[in-house]
Formats: sequence, C-alpha cells, structure tokens
Amino acid sequence: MPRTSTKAAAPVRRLASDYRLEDQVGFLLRRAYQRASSNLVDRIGSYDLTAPQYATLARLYERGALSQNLLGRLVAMEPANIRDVVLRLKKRRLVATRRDPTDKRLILIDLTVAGTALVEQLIPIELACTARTLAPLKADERRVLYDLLGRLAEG
Amino acid sequence: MPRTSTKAAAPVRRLASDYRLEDQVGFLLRRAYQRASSNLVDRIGSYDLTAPQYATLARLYERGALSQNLLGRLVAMEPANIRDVVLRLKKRRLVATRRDPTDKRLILIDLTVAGTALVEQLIPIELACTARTLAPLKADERRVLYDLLGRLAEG
DNA sequence: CCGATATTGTTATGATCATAACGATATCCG
DNA sequence: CGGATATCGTTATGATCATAACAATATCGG
Repeated sequence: MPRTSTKAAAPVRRLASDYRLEDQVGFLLRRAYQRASSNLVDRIGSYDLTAPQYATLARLYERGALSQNLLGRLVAMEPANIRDVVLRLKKRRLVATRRDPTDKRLILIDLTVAGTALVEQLIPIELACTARTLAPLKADERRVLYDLLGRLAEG
Repeated sequence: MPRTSTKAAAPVRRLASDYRLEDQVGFLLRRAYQRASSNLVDRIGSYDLTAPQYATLARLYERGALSQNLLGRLVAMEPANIRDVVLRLKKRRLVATRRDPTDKRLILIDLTVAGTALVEQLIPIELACTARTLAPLKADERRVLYDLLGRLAEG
C-alpha cells in the first residue's frame, strides 16, 4: 500500500491569519449533509432513488396532490429543479400529473398506487438512516441540533 | 397579487404515521446548507466565485501547493469534481498546475499571485458571511452547533 | 527483481442545484 | 372592464455532486 499521500509541498503560512476553513459554517454544513445523504443513498440506493426524489415522494405522501410549484417549495427546490425530479418520477410511474381544472397554470402532482406503496416501504428505512446519521449524538443533543438547524434555515 | 397558492387538493392522511420530512436530519441539513451557501454567494457572487471554488482557494492559501487529489479530500470533493473546479480556476489564472518531479502521477496545484490576492480580499467577506449565517444563534449556541456538526460529519 | 496491489488522475453518465429570461394564465386595482 | 402586476411552468446555461470504469504510475511483498 503506497503512502497515504502527503507528498505535496510543505505547508506555507503566508499571512498571519486566524482564518480556517473548518471554522466556516457553510463548510461544516456541506460535509454533514454529505454524510447524511450518503447514509440515505447507501440504503435506498438499491431502489434507484436519490435523497431529493425520496423527499418529493414523502412530501406527496404527507400532503396529497400538490401543484408542481408548491411541491417544489415544500421540498426546498427551485421550479426548474422540481420539474426535472417530477419528470423522472413520472417516467417511472411513481407519480402522475394532471392539469388543475380551475387554474390552467397549475400542474397537479400526485402519487400513483405504485408510488404510495414504495413510500410506505421506504419510510421505515429512512427513519433508520436518520437514526444512523444521528448515532454519534445523545438524545438531548439531537433535540438541540434540530432547534439550531431550524433557526439557521429560517434565517 | 394572486393568492399564494394552496389551491391543490386538500391534505390526505393516508396512513396513521408519525413520519414528517421535517424530522429527518438530512432534510434539515440540506436547507441549512442552502441558506449558508446563498449567504455566501450573495456576497462573493460578484467575484464570479461559487462556494466550492472559494473553499478550494482558501485551502490552497492555508496549505500551499497540494496534489489535486489531496486538495480534493481537504475540501470534501471527489476526484472527478475537484478536477473540474481546478480546471475552471486555472482557466481564470487563479491557480497554476505543474507535475510533481518525484511522482509522475501527481499534479501539484498552487495559487497564482492573482489567486492569492483574491483570497486575501475574500477572507474578510467570508468571515462576515459566516457571522451573518450564524446571526440567529447566540455565541454559546454556535459553539454547540460546531461541535455537533463536527461529530456528525466524522460519523 | 517482479507480480500483486494501491493511488492518481481521467472519462463518461446521470442527477442536483441556482439563475435568468420567457410565454401563458390569473389576480389586482383604478 | 382593462392594464399593471404576480404566479406558474418552461427553457437554457453553467456548476456541483456521486459513481463506475480505465490507464498510468508507485509501492509492497515474496
């Protein structure tokens, strides 16, 4: 096994500075999200579903039929992005679309029977993934984390 | 102003279930990261830099020349992804590349003079963005958040 | 020394993401 | 009623992301 590679040039302190990338929230959040996402994909990946796709299905399961745009907001996706996700799910017959009879702008999205069955199968798996991601934390720490993350997202 | 659109079909409780998407860490982390990233892009966007690009430059500033692969690990990017980021930064003359004389597999990446100057200009802005993202939290809460996020990322 | 193994970087594929510009439809307001 | 304004969905562009397969190089073990 070759050395784990630290062969590059020696560290260079250019400017005296207390700056460290590790101290930037955005960087920490990105890595934590990578971990959570990878935990999820490890398990539901065999169903060929990504985290955003699963979130979309789960939201429809909770709320029933939604317009594409509102669905996007409820899973934190831009209109252009939720469109692509819906298209892929539709191609796999997990969701169905129809036009809103009273507002011609809207496309209503809903789970198909197959989509509903899949979500019900996936929810316990997702709960296990959440538990696995949170494993390093004690119960009270988890509650604190949820509170803090929620307040960050709200701004 | 049109109604804010809740026109879709009424909520449908399908299965009695305590499941809520809001209770899944992955979803919360994704939204918090969206917020932090958007805060950053709002400020450094005028420099035409994304958050990962900035992180790459910052890491090089901290550590000096690094192999492309190691650089990728230090900013949490896969080899295929760090490659693209380096290509874009190189095209803009913010980084320069050369081959490692002793290990022909390695490509050494380093900041150019222009890249170094840009990072030094951006660091205070990034610090302000971090502060802005953390604004909803008190000082002790921020410390707790850092601790929890760090432990999540480590697994 | 030399074959087995590991690492580096590349290529290809497919899925997110954000942004801006656009037409169509709906609502508001004078 | 009718123009100004807002919302919905689409298109286009460019940047992340993760994964798998691959050639080249380096290291290890016998």
